[in-house]
Amino acid sequence: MKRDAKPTINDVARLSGVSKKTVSRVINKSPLLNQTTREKVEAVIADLGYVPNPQARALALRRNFLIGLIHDNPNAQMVLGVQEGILQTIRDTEFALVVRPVDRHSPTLMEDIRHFIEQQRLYGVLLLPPISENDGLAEVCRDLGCTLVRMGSARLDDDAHLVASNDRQAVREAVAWLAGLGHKRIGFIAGPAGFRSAFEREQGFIEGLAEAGLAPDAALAVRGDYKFESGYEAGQRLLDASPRPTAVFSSNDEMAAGLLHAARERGIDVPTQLSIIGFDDTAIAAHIWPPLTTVRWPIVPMAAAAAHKLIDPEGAFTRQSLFLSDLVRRASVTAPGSS
Amino acid sequence: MKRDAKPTINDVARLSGVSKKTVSRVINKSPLLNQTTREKVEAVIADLGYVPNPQARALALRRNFLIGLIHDNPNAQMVLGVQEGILQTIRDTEFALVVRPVDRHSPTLMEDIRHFIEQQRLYGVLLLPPISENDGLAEVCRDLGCTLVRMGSARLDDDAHLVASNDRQAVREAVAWLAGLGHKRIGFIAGPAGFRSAFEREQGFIEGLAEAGLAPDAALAVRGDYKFESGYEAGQRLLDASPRPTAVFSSNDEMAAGLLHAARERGIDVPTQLSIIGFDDTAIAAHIWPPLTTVRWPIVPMAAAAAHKLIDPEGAFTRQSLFLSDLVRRASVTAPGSS
DNA sequence: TTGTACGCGTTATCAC
DNA sequence: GTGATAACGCGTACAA
Repeated sequence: MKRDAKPTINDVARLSGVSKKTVSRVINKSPLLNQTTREKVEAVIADLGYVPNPQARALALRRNFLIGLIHDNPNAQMVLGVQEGILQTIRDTEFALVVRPVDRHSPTLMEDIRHFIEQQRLYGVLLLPPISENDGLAEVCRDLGCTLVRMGSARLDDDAHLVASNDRQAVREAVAWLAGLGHKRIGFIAGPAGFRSAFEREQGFIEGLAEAGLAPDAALAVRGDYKFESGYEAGQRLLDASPRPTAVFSSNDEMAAGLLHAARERGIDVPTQLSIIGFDDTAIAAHIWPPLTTVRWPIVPMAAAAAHKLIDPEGAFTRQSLFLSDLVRRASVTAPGSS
Repeated sequence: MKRDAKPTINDVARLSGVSKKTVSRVINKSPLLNQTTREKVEAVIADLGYVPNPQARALALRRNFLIGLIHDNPNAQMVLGVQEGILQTIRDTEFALVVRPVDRHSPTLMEDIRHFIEQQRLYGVLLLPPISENDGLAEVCRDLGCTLVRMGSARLDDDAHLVASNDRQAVREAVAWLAGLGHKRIGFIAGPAGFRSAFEREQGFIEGLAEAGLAPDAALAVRGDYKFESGYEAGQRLLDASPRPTAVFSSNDEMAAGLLHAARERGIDVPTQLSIIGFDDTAIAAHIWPPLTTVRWPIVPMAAAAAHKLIDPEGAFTRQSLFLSDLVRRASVTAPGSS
């Protein structure tokens, strides 16, 4: 009972006494088919355990059923969430997911990606931030006749080629919440210049302050690079300010963890003396002490939507493009002076 | 200059005035070829930017150049590290990496995976723990004529089909180190029963104690499930023990973080009153306070080696199978009573 | 509604 | 060394 030789469409055709075109019609669910013929063929297919060969299909159709995930260096959880979302969509389809981590700073980045897409004849690619912000890259993909969907934190592209989180609004709401709790001196740790997400979060912060009627204070805004260390260093500066901020919004969780560390070293209690909000809801957020209030964007549904746009370009415009993030409220925030 | 129609082997053959079989020989580096012919063809290939179509190749060769990564739900960083390692190996080859997250508890797991392998005609698959421990699954893969390499924390298979970390030895050494620092009462948080990694780490702990001449104490060993919460609960039990352990080895970082949390709640200082060692060196480890001493296994090189075994079954036996882990020493450990 | 003949881009066979 | 020609498994004109 070895399946050394997998059954082909010809086997199915022969055993069911029809032509292979008919079998092909059954497989592709052609509407104009005699019901009894269809059932007969389907029975043989089930009996043989026949599975169409995607390579042959790809060859004949001149397009492949692989969708590529190209990403640089966002956090691991995000990449995995994206993979899960894509898989939810392509499960039970003939598509498969092929991944390609790249180095944003590689001088051969463009060539690498072009080669990857050409070589694998990808059906479509999903670009993750931050490289999704690279318009030149997007052009390369399109040039290659490869559908493209970008994930990002702002409207990087038209709705058919984009799935975005509304970072700006999320931060605005977070700041509004802090202000509503009574915080008047709210610090900010920005992400690295050049990242769209960093920019959006910064704008959201500024807008949030304005809406709350609070004046921005240059002494309470420090730029980091999304890494723990930079959050720690930002903490040194922010916590030296006088008067000290009673709350700080950090543009991501890692920097928030660094800030928390700096606060602890100075004996500043979180949250009673300092409230902290992060962004991303990475694994760290829930596992530090106190657990970090943070903004969580719905990665899995976003990726699932992106994959839909990828495999069904027709319906791409009608699918949801903009996703709102939730504020996950944990113990790192309280009203000021609530010791 | 649109590349709507990608150049095929026929174009190359025509333009260089040879047959396509000759071009094929050039591509496949056949040794019996006139040097001048080869150069001529290579020039045309470069000029045209010709890239062989992997689908056609796959069809003709009756095997695909996709290697599958099947994993359940280990931590995100591990999966990503594995992906990076595989990519290091297959970069500049014609292979691509296709990923498949699965649910270990799904009743259709076997069928799903069988279908995945058959449908994509995978060249080989890499199984990650914990599903790599499932021998039935391995059999399915082999049945399908698909090369298989398993990653794990013990010798699950023969060297040609295995890449493993030596968890047992790593834990033994960690315990030896604690004992060397003067710890006599060392607690243990085990991983969930049924996981090979949990078993190996537990054995390592027991052996380590024995080597240090310490007697195992049932009151100081608690079983968790690799999650934060269970570490916290284990902490409640361990820290109620009297006398209290002066050090605890946790079978992974998340549980160690939970333990740390429990210690903090009771006002037990880490590391002066309690030393903690974790396992895995996840992102959490470096970002909690105090930074966690932990065991790091070389995921990326392991995955790279695994990929080599996959794409070159001939050389599989000669490649390294067993990898040793490092103890990453951070602030969560000190000698007992060193307040 | 179903079948025939051919093409998709590559490799393998076996001649020359 | 090199080149016709036939696979590989499936889809599509076009015909029946």
